[in-house]
Amino acid sequence: MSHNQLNYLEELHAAGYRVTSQRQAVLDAVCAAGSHAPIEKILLHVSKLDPSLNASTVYRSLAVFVETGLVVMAMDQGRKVYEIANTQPHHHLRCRVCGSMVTLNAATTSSFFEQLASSYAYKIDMDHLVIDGICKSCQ
Amino acid sequence: MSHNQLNYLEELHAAGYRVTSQRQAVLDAVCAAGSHAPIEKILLHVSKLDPSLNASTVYRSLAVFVETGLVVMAMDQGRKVYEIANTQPHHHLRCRVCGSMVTLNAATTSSFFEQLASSYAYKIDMDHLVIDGICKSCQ
DNA sequence: TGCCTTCCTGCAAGTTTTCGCATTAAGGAT
DNA sequence: ATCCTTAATGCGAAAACTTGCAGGAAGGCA
Repeated sequence: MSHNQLNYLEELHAAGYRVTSQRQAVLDAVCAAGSHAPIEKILLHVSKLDPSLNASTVYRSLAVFVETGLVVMAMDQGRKVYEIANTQPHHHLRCRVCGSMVTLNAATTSSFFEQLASSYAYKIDMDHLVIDGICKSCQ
Repeated sequence: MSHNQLNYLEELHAAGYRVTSQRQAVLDAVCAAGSHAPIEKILLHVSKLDPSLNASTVYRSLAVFVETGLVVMAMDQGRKVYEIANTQPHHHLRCRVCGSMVTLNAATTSSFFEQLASSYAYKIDMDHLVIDGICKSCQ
């Protein structure tokens, strides 16, 4: 979950966005909030780092980070969750009943994506898929 | 998009929910709104059917329908979209650039899901997946 | 360093979605 | 058909999220 902050901020800058103290704080908060963090968790961490930082700025910063690919947004049970973009995309199985999550083997998903890419002439660009199901113990 | 209303309402009842005129109107509106309908489209159709129907009732009805499986909710670009549950689940490829959507061949996805099911002892229960990518003409 | 342009932020207002509570009505039982 | 229990609705308020705008700061350039 930690991030090389300089590198990330350079990417921001390279994408034509300004590097501000607020954006740095939001990015730190996303890191601190861990994986699959819903907005309220991020807001909580932000307010620790800088209580004067306005919530609308947090929403706008997240939109910028998702736009530039620094942060990945996924949907978990109808809720948006955020996390720092890893070098490797990763995907999950989530149990509808108990909510537990399993991280999928990369080979399985990438062969599926490759198949889609060749069948449909699509360049698949999916960082973080959550597939619903029912786990063994809940079945 | 049409639905056998009686059948659907029986299912509601069987699940322990009451069948009300408001819920019938919301279900009709979901049908009328077509596939991948965002909430505002559903609200629009609802208000045509019954202008006095409160928006909070629409939200609550949709939650009940999703809960009972009468309606499928999916995420499209961070927005919730709804549609009447078909007998067959179906999945899409969506182009990040132009927004066009392709419906995936069922065989491709089901073999992927079967593989996941056997590898992880999960019962996959996914009605409506949207996979992002970039289509041929936008690449 | 200091200026200048333009983007970003905070604030306040607006919109969307959720929630609590009193009233109404569904549907089972008599 | 009527009563009774309790879930569902509508309303108002609150929470969550977005947007417009004026002031402030980032960062390019001299």
